[in-house]
Amino acid sequence: MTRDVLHPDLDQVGIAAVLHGFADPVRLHMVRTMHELGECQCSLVYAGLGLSKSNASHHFRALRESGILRRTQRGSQQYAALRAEELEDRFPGLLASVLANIDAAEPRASDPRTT
Amino acid sequence: MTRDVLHPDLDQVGIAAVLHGFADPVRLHMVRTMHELGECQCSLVYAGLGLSKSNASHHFRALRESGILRRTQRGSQQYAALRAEELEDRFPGLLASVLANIDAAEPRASDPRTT
DNA sequence: CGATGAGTTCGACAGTCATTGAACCACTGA
DNA sequence: TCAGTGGTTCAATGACTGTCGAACTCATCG
Repeated sequence: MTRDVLHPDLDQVGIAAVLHGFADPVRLHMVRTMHELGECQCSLVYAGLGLSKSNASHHFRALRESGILRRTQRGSQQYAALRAEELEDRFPGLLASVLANIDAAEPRASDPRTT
Repeated sequence: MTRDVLHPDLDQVGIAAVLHGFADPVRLHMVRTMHELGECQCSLVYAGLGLSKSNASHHFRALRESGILRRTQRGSQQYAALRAEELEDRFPGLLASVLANIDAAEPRASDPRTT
């Protein structure tokens, strides 16, 4: 299609692959950011996380290829958005529980302010 | 404690680590098996999956160190059990959604026999 | 004691992954 | 047309991972 950017059919993606997509702190941050912002420009995501462009591109691809997000080109920029509904359809509850728990992501339970 | 088998406090485990623990087809199989069997002897798990002992031991350790299961020694055998309640406590919904979707694990949607 | 069964550990090997920096490409705006 | 911006690709590197087989530990049973 547009270039070689392929967005796999979620039916072709196993849960192991999706979990692998999520199983990285950087990508979890990206996921959270995109969940908060909705569809947004890629640079917004990685600029806010202090990622190098190439590294960000790498992780965007990982997320895309594991079916977690969709990229679209608008004008000269790339936009990215979680494939939330499709994921919910294929793996019910998974994205929700990941999103719900990202905030508990870091081993910070010794933090007393967790009220 | 017993040997150097450490079972991390789940509060010290980030969601990325847990997701990483789950993000492997072999380990997902093990998780499913243990979910079905409840606490069970390790050999039951890996014998049923055709894993070599050393490989199984490797994955058991991965699961244990990411807080997904607990091992106990009874007599001369090792038993393993999911830390289901603790996980639910720390990452609500996560284990449930993983378990619920393991059956959709393999990219087999194009399989016509899925009736 | 010796043998057996259950599991762990070790060394090795191949494959994957995250990260970086530089080069590159495509589009926009002057 | 030239410069700048947004993003991708490439090559390289170090780290980690999954798998295997062989050696090892440790408790139990004869």
